[in-house]
Amino acid sequence: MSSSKLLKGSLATIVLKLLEEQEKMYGYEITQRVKAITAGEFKITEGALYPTLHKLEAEGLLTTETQRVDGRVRKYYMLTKEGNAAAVSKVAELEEFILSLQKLLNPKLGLG
Amino acid sequence: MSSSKLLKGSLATIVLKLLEEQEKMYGYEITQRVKAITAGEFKITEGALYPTLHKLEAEGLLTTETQRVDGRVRKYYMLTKEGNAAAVSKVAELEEFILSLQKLLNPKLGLG
DNA sequence: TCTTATGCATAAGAAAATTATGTATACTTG
DNA sequence: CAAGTATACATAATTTTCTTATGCATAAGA
Repeated sequence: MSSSKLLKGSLATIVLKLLEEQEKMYGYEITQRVKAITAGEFKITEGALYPTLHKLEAEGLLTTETQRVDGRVRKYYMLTKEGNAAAVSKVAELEEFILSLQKLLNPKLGLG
Repeated sequence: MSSSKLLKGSLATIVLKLLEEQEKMYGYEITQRVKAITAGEFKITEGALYPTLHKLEAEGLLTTETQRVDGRVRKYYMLTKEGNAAAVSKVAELEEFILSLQKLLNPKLGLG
């Protein structure tokens, strides 16, 4: 997430969410999808993405499947059962976070 | 911001925003205000807040004024002119970021 | 042929937290 | 009156999560 330099900590959640939408994705595809959805606002760097994918895999939230396409290797990632549960809870957590953030940024919403 | 462990990078913006709403605030007051506004969701730790305040001051975005109240010292922080400009731009940046994040989390909003 | 795109990966460093600790005063409660 | 909680600031060690840089490799386009 290079362009905005903001909000470290949301990348894993974004990855899980994308894999909830689409069963199988590979790293490069994720970077392009995010760029497309956010109209170029988020540019996920490889140095951030790959370690995140590896970590999620190590935690048992993702499994992988390697394919050779056009002479190039693609490593597809899929949610495990626990990964699916994690996706749901992490997305909910992030949405709650956004709501709290908006209360701070828009005080007219009032307390509580 | 201990409770949610999410989204590092928003603290400075939150501080600037609060000081835009209220001219003068001291550290402890900021922690309590944030807790109140977010209904306890965000708990700003001192280890995060004080270094952030010192950094913003070093950058010329805040000035300070120390007062003794009830035998205790309070260090009030205020926006400088540049701090005011920074508050505006940083809040706008964070709001844009949230919009992009929402596009990712709610794909029904569509691309672009 | 050289650049850009595709595709994965890791290492060094920076940024921004968490956690732990320290100091000090005031208030409350048993 | 002793102990715990609240108020108030500060810093150090560590961890997390990025950025930046680098490396390897294949394919497509200029």
